[in-house]
Amino acid sequence: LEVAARVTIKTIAKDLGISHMTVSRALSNHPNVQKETRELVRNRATELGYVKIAAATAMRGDGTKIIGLLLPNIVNEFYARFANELASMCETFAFQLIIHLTNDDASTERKAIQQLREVQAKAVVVVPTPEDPDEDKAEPSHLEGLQVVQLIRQRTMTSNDTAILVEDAKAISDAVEHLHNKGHQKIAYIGANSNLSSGRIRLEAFKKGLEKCSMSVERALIKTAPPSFDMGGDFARIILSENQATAIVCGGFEISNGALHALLTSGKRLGSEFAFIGYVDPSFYNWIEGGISTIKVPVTPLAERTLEFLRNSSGDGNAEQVHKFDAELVVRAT
Amino acid sequence: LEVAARVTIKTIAKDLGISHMTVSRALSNHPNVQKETRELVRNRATELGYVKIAAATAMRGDGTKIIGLLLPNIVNEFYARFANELASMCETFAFQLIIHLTNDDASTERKAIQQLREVQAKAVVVVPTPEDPDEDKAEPSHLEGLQVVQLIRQRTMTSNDTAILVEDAKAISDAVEHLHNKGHQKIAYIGANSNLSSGRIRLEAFKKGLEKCSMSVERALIKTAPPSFDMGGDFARIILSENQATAIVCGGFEISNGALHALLTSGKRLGSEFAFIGYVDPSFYNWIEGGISTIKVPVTPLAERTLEFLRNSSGDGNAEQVHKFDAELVVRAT
DNA sequence: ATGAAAGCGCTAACAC
DNA sequence: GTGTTAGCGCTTTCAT
Repeated sequence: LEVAARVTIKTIAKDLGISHMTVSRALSNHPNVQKETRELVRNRATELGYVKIAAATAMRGDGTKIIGLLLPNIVNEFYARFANELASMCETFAFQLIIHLTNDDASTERKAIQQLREVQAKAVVVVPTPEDPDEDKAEPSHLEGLQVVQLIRQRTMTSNDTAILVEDAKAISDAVEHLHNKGHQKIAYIGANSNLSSGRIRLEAFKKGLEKCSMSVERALIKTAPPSFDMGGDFARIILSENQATAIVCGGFEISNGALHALLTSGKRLGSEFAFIGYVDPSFYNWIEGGISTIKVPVTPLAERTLEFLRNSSGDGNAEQVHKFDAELVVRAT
Repeated sequence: LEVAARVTIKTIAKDLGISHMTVSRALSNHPNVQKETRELVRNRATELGYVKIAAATAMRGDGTKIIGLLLPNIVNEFYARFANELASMCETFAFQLIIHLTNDDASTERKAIQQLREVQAKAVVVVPTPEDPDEDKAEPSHLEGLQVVQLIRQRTMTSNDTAILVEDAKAISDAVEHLHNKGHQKIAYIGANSNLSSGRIRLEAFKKGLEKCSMSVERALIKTAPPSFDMGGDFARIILSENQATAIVCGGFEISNGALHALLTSGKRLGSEFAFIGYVDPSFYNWIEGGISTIKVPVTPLAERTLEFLRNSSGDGNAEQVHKFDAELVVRAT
């Protein structure tokens, strides 16, 4: 059992009795190579199973094709769909997508970014972790010199970082108006607390919706906390038990699923007895209970804009930019 | 606006007036360094924002921490959950997980593997694409010398490749028995065709289930084709319209969702009028229609076994191994 | 059109 | 305990 040594351009060069430079040129389609030589080299290369070591070119400063993607998780259908679209596009451009799950933990995020710098990632797409108010913010995870796109949430990271955000204020406000028009007087809201920029914005939008309908803001109907499936379910059950609200609007993915689960298992009949408006549009929302109304977030445009950034991320002179894409209220049975 | 040159161990060495080797040793915790020197170096390194270029060590033959993961897609909740678990574990061991989506296309798979070899991935976890009977199988995508784990499906790829599979034959057969016991005489099956090893196995299991109940195999009740959401829905509708079967068993993820969707929108009431047994256990199956019965695939053990392989994949002397994990019939309302 | 030399950042193997 | 050298695989630069 003999271990075959790695096949490099020098191996091929020796094998063919020529200089390794000629091999290099032949393989990278440099014009200055005899046509026959080129053929010869290419054939021998595939025969020998030659693989061009990316590390070598990376070390010379030619960069990599590696893109980093930092997400809280990837089971959430929104993140999964975004990752899916982005990864598909990366396939087209021969980018390598390294996915790190931060679990919304700042320290995990830092480590992941560190590793991505070590492999010289071309750019990093990141859903920033929530700001921890207790944290020593003097250490902004040294990431100067990295191309960064912030997704969904925004936080000061680099001097100039691009952000790709969802503009959901109007859709949330629309949701409230819609419920009001259907006769609901007590509308509850479950959302993220103010540690998340998105949490603050969505709550404001909810209040603005109430205002538009000349409804008063009742603190008892507004539930905020760090977002999670369980938190959504807990609050939904509390709202049901308090028996005041006749409708719930959700301001977060996990929250929406948690609340929906609680409602489905509560015995209440969605639509007729109790109104529900979810967040993001998982495919099954359209199948069940005659269709779950929801605030739909545009995944494809987000992914496309992200890719566009990645393709242009060679020149690092991108000025700070913020791109927003509109969410949309989708009214269905509930 | 000046561009800071890259900080390397030599930068630090010059800065401190010492040899770059001492810096290297200090940073990699080599014992032969004065304690004070080590401190000095470490401090200066963080001050300067030093990043250890992974490409350099990789080129020396020290390997990488890169793991490749090839999946058909990542929106399917089974794949998403597997990726999520594996990625989480990778975070713990500082592995870098590169995800490639093959979309079940052989050529995409080949390109992805090629790229992973270029970055010298430590190992590759792959859900093999279906075998294309038309394809020239003389080109088994040269991947000798790569550590490969095959997931879910099995195909001859390397001389010795480990496979981590789901043993679902018993669960499928159980599903048939269960339906039979509940009085169903005409049980339909929708599954992948024989291009997929898993497709063949599952169909056999279905037939074995019928046999156990002394029911005859009726070709009209068995629908197979390349698996997809639409295919599942189409066949489900056909089965309903033919009006023979009183129950459906699904043998595939996408298929299950497609068929379920078709059923939910058909007006049939699941459970009472028509029995349905899905495949894989997406979280929402438990919420709706009083609970969708399903064949549950054990994600966590699969991921854990995979990680175990990855951790041991330094020594390449792993003999060919096949690990199987049992799927389980979960009986709920439908 | 082809070849030789140098160097990217790092560490094992030697000096000292 | 510290420094010097060499070399991983590749391409840019400068000969020829």
